[in-house]
Amino acid sequence: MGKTYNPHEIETTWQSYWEEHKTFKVAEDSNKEKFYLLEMFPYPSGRIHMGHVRNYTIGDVVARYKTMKGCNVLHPMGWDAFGMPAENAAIESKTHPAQWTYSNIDMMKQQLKRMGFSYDWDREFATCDVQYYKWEQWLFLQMYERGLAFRKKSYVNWCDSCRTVLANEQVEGGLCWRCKAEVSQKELQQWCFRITQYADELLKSLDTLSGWPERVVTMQRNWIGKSYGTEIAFTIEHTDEPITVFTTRPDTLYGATFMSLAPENPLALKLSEGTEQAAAVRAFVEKVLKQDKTVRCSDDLEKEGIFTGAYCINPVTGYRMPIYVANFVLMEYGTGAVMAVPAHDQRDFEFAQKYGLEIKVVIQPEDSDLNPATMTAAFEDEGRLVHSDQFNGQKNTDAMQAITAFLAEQGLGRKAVNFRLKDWGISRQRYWGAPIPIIYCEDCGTVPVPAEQLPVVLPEKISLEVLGRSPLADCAEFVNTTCPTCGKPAQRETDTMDTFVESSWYFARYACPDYDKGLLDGKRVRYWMPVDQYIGGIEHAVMHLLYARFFTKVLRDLGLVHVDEPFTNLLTQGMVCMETYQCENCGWLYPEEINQGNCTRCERPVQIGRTEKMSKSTKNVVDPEKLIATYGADTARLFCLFAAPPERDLEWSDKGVEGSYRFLQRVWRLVTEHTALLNDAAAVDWHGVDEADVKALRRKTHQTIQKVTDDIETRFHFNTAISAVMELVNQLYQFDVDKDTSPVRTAAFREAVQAVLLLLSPMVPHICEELWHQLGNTGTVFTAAWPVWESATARADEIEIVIQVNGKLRGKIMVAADAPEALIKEQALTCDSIQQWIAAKEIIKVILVPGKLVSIVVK
RNA sequence: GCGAGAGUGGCGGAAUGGCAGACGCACUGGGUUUAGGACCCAGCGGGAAACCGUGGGGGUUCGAAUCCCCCCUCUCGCACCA
Repeated sequence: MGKTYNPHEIETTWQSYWEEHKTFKVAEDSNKEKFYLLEMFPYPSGRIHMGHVRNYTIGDVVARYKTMKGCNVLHPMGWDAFGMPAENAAIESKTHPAQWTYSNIDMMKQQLKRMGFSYDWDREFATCDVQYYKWEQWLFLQMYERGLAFRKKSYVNWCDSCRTVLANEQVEGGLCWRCKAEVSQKELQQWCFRITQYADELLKSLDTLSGWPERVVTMQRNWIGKSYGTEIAFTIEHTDEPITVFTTRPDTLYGATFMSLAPENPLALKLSEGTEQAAAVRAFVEKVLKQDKTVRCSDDLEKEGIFTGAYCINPVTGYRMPIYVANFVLMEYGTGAVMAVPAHDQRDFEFAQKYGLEIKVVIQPEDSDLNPATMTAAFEDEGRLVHSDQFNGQKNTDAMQAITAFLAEQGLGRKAVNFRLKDWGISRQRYWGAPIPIIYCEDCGTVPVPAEQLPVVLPEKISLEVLGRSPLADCAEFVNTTCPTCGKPAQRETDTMDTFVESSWYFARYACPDYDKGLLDGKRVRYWMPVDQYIGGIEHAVMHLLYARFFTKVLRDLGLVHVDEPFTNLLTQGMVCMETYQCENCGWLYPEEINQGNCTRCERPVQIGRTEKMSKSTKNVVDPEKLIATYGADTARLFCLFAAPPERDLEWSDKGVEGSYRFLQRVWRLVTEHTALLNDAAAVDWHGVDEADVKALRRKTHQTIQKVTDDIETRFHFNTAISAVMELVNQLYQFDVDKDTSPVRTAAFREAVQAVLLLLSPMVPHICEELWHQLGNTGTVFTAAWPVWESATARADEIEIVIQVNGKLRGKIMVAADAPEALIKEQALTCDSIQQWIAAKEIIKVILVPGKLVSIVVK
């Protein structure tokens, strides 16, 4: 009898072994196929949560599997360490963000090590390390030189709770992505990255990302939002100044009867200046700008506007179009001005009705006749042009081209594309981030910090009392400097960079984290990049994943990387959730304790709670620490892999965890109760072995190897891989290994047990490592070769063939695996169990699906 | 509103044109045990049966959870995009 399964002892033993032997350290090796596996690095919030456990377990399985398959696997880990939680926590607990961050890193690193992940810890870095952000500042300067980093004043998203600016990608439904507070618009000077310069390429090369989930590609495509249309200039009456609009419907130009401006459009105030409208327009604009994004963009917000007092002229009809300011016009899309065609745009229609503006039909449907006086809604479908001079009678889809061409000829407009994507505002008015390396000099203006003066180090002594400006602004030693150009006193930029900047290039830095001569070591980067498999949450579909793609293209154009795209394959794993049920009598229940809405214990109806994402904000959180303390890391890993396929949400179940633990004990006993016998097993010649149960076991072993390999390699379906191994283990329990002392019997048993350990080792490495060694193997299971299946052994001699009559299952026969088609058909037709179904009937067709079934069609 | 994905036992989930419900959880019975737990074995969609069953309805096919059309529900993303 072997000793009992003690996960803690085994796990700490092997974790120390791996650490001492630097088992997971990698270096470039041109003789091996490289494989770069990366999971999205964590923010050091304090402790790891179940989402981390799941994400990193999935990654670890792939890393270990690829290593066993002979690849040179890069599997690094680090910390996305700048950011506001550190600053907020520091203010609250009167510590320093750096101290808070680094102590969290220590804590979480211990937790990750306790999970037994196969990271090359020698490559670890935190993005708040000076050596890291120094190169980021250097990159900023390169981008500044090329016009990719620039400063501009504009309306930006402002989160009053975080007291900082947010990029468009960081506003979710009008709320701050981080704190869920309402976002308002504020006019600010800030630094931007010209991501729009790469808009076309970012869109086009989405097509090359065949290893990405379609969902993410679509989200990015929509986010970039390229639309084709026409730019048209309308001259403002009594001036030479034009208002330019972007429209995707140039075919409706003859029906444009007024102009709508976004409240943010500077023309709004300018045009009304000096008119009797001025005060009213100003009041309206102020009212709209004060509204937060949720209110302003809500569905049921009434369309409102105000006349500016000015007119512009429709270039093709000469119509005198009143210029309005309208609350539904967006400054950030197109030009912030819209030509309004009430007959053919529902919003304009409603607006025109409200303010008594003319509705002019210029497109008629084929089957009816629109009358502006009786229309109840805009007509937005296809039709033929009317009231449109030489374009009358054309199909509107053709007229789009024709009118655009006409405008171009007359110098009144041109073909244009418009992107929804906006430049990335990166200034953040907070302390805990990478300083922007810019100096402002009264004489020389904006001066970049010379590269040799980098890094611009964050000052340590700082007051973090935040008042809507960067705390750095109140730190005299930081702000006051001398101009690098003229040497006179000058001031530093005090905003810091968005933390998404750090995560936009960290993946490349892992190739050469120690490199001190530049941002990246070309040689090593060339070996490791791109990331072959990236794994992380879907929540980064347009933020991080878009920025990282942008940076990769910038780095490429700077000659620093050789790839166009950073991540060849992307796996987006689902969230960890917990469904909550409550019985008034028995308290909290698990899903398996409920039968048709009733509590299985007391039969009373239960209250069903929401399925909630496990996060700090909900109370029903499972702490991985406790899970490990109770069952060990292997059980935690196994449960995460077994309960659901990776891309789906994982529903937590305490009972499911127990089941995982039970399976590991079952594996443990299988080996430890037969150690002596297993160690006696010798290599045998399998030729001529014909004991049925031995053959069956070997068949199952090889079938399992094939199934598990396929599930991991092509689909990441670890749940079905595990269930396949469970089946093999069940069969091993049924196998009577002590029936006789035949060497073939023990050899088949050992072969199967070894397969179990090898196949499970990427998923539950500790227990497999321990048992692997108890079987007398040396070295680590991590570097043992992945087992190979023999198709001849996996193939059955006899197979079951299902017989269908008119599509219904009517019988089954056993046939030799290599039986000829005609014989199988004949056996099917003569088989007793189906006679009653085919007798006295005309057989029309007999279909054979090799290895599966015979389908008989009768009449 | 637009786009994407999903809907299968009491529960998590298998099966992607070929035996629906693998594997696990829960449950039931048996074995073992002084007893309980643990463990081992068996059963486990509905129905007495014929049969009926993969959100609902239609279609293609010898054969549909799987493919096509319509509808319903849920989740996610975008959303006054001119």
